[in-house]
Amino acid sequence: MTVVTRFAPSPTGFLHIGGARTALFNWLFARHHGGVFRLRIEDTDRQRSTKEAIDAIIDGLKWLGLDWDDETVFQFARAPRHAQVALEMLKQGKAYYCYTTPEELEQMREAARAAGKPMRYDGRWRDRDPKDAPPGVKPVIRLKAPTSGETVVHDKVQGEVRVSNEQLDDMILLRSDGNPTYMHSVVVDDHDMGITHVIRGDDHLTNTFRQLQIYQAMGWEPPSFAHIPLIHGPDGAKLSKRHGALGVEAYRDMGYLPEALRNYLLRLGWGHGDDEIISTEQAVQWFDLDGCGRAPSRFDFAKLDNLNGHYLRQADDARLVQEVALRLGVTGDATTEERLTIGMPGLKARAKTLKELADNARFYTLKRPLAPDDKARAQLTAEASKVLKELRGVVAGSQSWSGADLEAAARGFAKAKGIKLGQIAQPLRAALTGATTSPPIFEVMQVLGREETLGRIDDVLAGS
RNA sequence: GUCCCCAUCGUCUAGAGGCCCAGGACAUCACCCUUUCACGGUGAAGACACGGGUUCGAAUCCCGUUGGGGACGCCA
Repeated sequence: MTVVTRFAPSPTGFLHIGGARTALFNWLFARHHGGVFRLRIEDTDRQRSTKEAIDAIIDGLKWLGLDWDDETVFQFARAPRHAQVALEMLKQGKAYYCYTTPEELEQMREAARAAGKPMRYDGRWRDRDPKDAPPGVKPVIRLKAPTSGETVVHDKVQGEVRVSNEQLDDMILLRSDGNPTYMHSVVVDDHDMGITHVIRGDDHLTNTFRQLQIYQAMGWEPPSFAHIPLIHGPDGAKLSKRHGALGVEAYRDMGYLPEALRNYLLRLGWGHGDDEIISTEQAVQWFDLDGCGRAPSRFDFAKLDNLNGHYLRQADDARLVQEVALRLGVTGDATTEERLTIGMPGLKARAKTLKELADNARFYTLKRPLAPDDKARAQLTAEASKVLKELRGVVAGSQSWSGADLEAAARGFAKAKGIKLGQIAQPLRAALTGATTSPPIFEVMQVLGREETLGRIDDVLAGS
């Protein structure tokens, strides 16, 4: 049997981090089994669904590198099919019209809460003749759920979970306006789309009982279920769009690499022994539901940063140059891009994110004269200027402008003067980068080139 | 309130009765490397929530307590 999984977000917000992980797990599971991964947009909430959200979700998935198979299914377009199934259940006596008003339901809930009972619909129209229907009330269609026994979910992650049917009430399948409810649409769509494995957030575990009852009523074979624990914020509270969680595009903007986010998300709630750095190819090979944990995990930026730093150092320089140029607004500037290209190895070892990388690379793109920051300015004492001036003389006529030769020259100069290399390097760094930290300074000189280097030194000498 | 789920270092996790006075990673601290900052290397500190069982033996099984989370909509 071919494995078919799906990701079914509702387009009422961006693709948040929890959704991204759910998508990743579904994608990984499908790819691991050589199966099919499908996308279904659950846009039945016409009020809150937006085109922007749909685009954001699709862009987010693409950016993460999660490709899906077949046509994207839009749930709202299938409303007639959902209604058809509800009517079918009605005909078979598995469902019934209910004329209870929202006000009555509210009273029911109040009473239940006061009595310490579970809040549920009392089934007052279950066996009543629709002829008794009050005039002017449009009915909903409710499932005639079993009143005794229990419903059991054989969950691939959570194990066997059971609940007494007395806890469940007759849920609404079709609203009074004829539109299907989420519970109903999901079941019909998963069935029609041939979904074999439903991998989703833990928050749907208790919904599964009710969905199972629909499968039973229709005599359909239910898919396998796997409920993965939710991702929480650093404070332990649920991390979801309703709590202002960030969309994946925010992570992109913060400068995280998709492969780093994928690796991080994979390790949140899933493990493979002591392995931490896991390539996507490796993940496809290893992924299984057994590796999923059952406890919720907290989102930790420090670890994401570390992983991102790893993938940054691993990343192709040309790709990084483009990313940095884009962030610095110097795309297409040949001289600058060349500097970035030569300087990238030294730059990328020092950054955790693309944002940081761009910030650190900025001094390569700046036009003279530089505006040193406060710490750099403090380095540029009168004493330092004297050293710089002498060093300029030593270096200006140098045959080679390679980092190694420049360093050798500087070391020789320091030795002759009886000073430490740092006493030369730091003022030089301040002059050339306008900062107190940077890639190795002789490498910086090489990247900048003779003319620019001497120019930046002269700027400082002229200013003091 | 009712029901459901969960519980190992600060965080992510390994651990599926003896291999564990609990391993790895991130973060933290120290040292090394070093022209700065990083990277890298070495090391330190740091956890089985609590209480009962079961067993020759429990982080691992059972029960309870506590704590956390989730679901209870004509939202998804």
